[in-house]
Amino acid sequence: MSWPRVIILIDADAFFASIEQRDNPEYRGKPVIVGARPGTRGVVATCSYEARKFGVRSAMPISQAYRLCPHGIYVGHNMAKYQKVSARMFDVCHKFTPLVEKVSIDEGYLDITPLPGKETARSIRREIRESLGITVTAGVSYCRYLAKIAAEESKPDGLGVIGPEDADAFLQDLSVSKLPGVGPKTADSLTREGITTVGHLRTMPPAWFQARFGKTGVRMQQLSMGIDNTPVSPAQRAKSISEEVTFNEDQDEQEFLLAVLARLSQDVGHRLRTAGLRCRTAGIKVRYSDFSTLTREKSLPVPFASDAEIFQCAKELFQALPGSSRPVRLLGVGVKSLEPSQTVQPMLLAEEEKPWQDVSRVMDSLRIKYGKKMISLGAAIRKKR
DNA sequence: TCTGGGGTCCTAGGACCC
DNA sequence: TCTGGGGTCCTAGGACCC
Repeated sequence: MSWPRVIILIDADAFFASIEQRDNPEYRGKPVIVGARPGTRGVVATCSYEARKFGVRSAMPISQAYRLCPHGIYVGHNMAKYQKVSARMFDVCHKFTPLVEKVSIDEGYLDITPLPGKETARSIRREIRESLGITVTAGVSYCRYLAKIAAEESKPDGLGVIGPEDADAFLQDLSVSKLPGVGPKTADSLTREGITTVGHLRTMPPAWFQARFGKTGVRMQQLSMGIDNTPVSPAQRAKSISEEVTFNEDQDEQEFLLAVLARLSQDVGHRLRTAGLRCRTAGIKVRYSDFSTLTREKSLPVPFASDAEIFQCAKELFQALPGSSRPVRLLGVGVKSLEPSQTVQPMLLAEEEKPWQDVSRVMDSLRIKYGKKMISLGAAIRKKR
């Protein structure tokens, strides 16, 4: 059987933890947990395979990780460093094809058609290991999701191949929860109908998929049959930008919460402008002590990008919420409906926005030069109690 | 024992328009 | 007595992914 396409998924093994082990020889062979500090409300970002032996996993609350592995080495993350390693990893990928799609800091798809999959993957793995000192696992297949699953089955430091002739047999006993788009809720719902394997799933009639899961169902059926025509498409523009923070203790003081919204608005605004974008919609996210979460958003007729305007929206939305004294666990600010800033004609800008544009521009240059704590909106500054 | 932060996509109802 | 129909925008929430 021929390969319609040759797709490789490259996935770095325990990325952040491996980099820390590479840079700190005393960490090697030991359980390293990268993420929040124990005693905080954070979670594990990544942990070394040594830590996984104790049951520690990504996204696990750090308090739970600490209970499972109290003698582990807990380190805060150094994103700037990881970004640099990531960039070099993708540089290696680009030597083999321009069709590289980065899906996260440590993972990307390559369409290397018509090169030989296994040999190419082997070369990429070797080059990354030799030049960066970290290992990656590769999955090779004729479509994206099977390349992904092939890699998952081969971690760590492995190379998995699923050819067109292997797909049917491979999918027969595969758990439905391994299919992309089938998360805990969907898997539960399928299990309640007695469907746990892809082999069983694909005996269901097309109308059932559509009726049961809508658009997602149609995709699910395709995947169950080994069909995935999603192309590997390099660099797409961001559709939203957001920042959020979880407090170590719930907060109910309005002045403090508004100051946090101002700070988040500035951080979002700064990212928006440095990306050369404007937005038409700004919103907030509020999570209360009981973990219930609200989102509110607001669209304006004219695109905007200043910190002050983003904050103005955030503040209005926040103050319009019911139950203003409920203790808050998390606050977030985000923007969407993004467009390049040069497409907006200056004449269309509201008169009152122009001064804010200048203020934002000056603030951005100061922040780039001296760091983000250098300057901020008055509303973001609050005296320590 | 609790549950981060940054995203994407889908759904669904109401407004509004032709 | 019966209340169109389709398209798009806006908003809120939820599932999912890394």
